[in-house]
Amino acid sequence: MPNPVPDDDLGELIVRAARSLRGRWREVLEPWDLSPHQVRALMVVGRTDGLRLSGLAEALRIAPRSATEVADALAGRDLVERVPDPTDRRAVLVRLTDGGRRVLDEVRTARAADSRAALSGLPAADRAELARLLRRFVDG
Amino acid sequence: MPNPVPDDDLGELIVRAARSLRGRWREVLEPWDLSPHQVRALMVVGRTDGLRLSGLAEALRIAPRSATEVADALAGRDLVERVPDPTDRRAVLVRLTDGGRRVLDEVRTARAADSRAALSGLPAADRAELARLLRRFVDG
DNA sequence: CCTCACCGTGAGGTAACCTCACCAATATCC
DNA sequence: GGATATTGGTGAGGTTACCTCACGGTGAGG
Repeated sequence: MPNPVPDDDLGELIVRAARSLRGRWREVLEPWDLSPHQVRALMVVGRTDGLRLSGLAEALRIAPRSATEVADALAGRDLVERVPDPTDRRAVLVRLTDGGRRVLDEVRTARAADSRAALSGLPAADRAELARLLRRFVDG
Repeated sequence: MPNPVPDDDLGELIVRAARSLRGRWREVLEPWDLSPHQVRALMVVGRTDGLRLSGLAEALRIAPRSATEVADALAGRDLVERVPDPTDRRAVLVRLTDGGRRVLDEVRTARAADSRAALSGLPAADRAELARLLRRFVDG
């Protein structure tokens, strides 16, 4: 707790805020026994239902070989399934199972609730302003 | 790049912004061949010159055993040195070497410059507001 | 059809964590 | 003033999430 915040580095502040959130999320996810990164992978898969392994790798910014392992882990728990790509017999599509979709919904809800709790110290107007500024940064 | 930002989750935005910065920093640090985490360790050691291994572990939120390895890696590159704690012969203090302090200064400067560049798309007033809001969040 | 690029995966490696067991040094209690 | 418990660091060995390299099957252009 004696962790003085540097005065001048806005980037440091952003990273610090994210670290605090990530720590909380790790706990929030415990009931599902999922890592933050697995949830991120589930969200990617859920976003564009039916995604190539190579597309997953690109979205997660990992090597194609590593996407195989991520898919293995998720498939081993019946959260996603591999289906052949009808347009290219080399490729494999990864797609949420029904269970995977259900888990993703639960987790997303729980995480959003926790975000709200973590940020509840800020007045609503400040939260909106924060969102506006951050959105401009990440989009721009 | 087709990575639609979810509309409602401010936490997600914060994490996304931090991810973008972290990615940049990893590149910025390449000339020194340091990982973001090593830099963080250097900053902790530099903040309270002369820190026990156990204190380092606590500050980095890792197991005590792992702090030994972090210190090993940094000491192996002559960025920090171990000195006996004069007040407790069990304990070991980790302290920046002269070279370590120089490297830390360089890295801090380079990283701050990169933060500024990354955030230069935002008007100065918005940056100030962002800093104010984030500081309130991380401090509160 | 022949070459060349691309898809996923087996094999094997690394970095950064972890737990458990241990020894030396200190603190505590009778 | 010991016996006992606790604390500080580290060796040994394991896990996780990445990586590169090599390979066989498939598709696409000359």
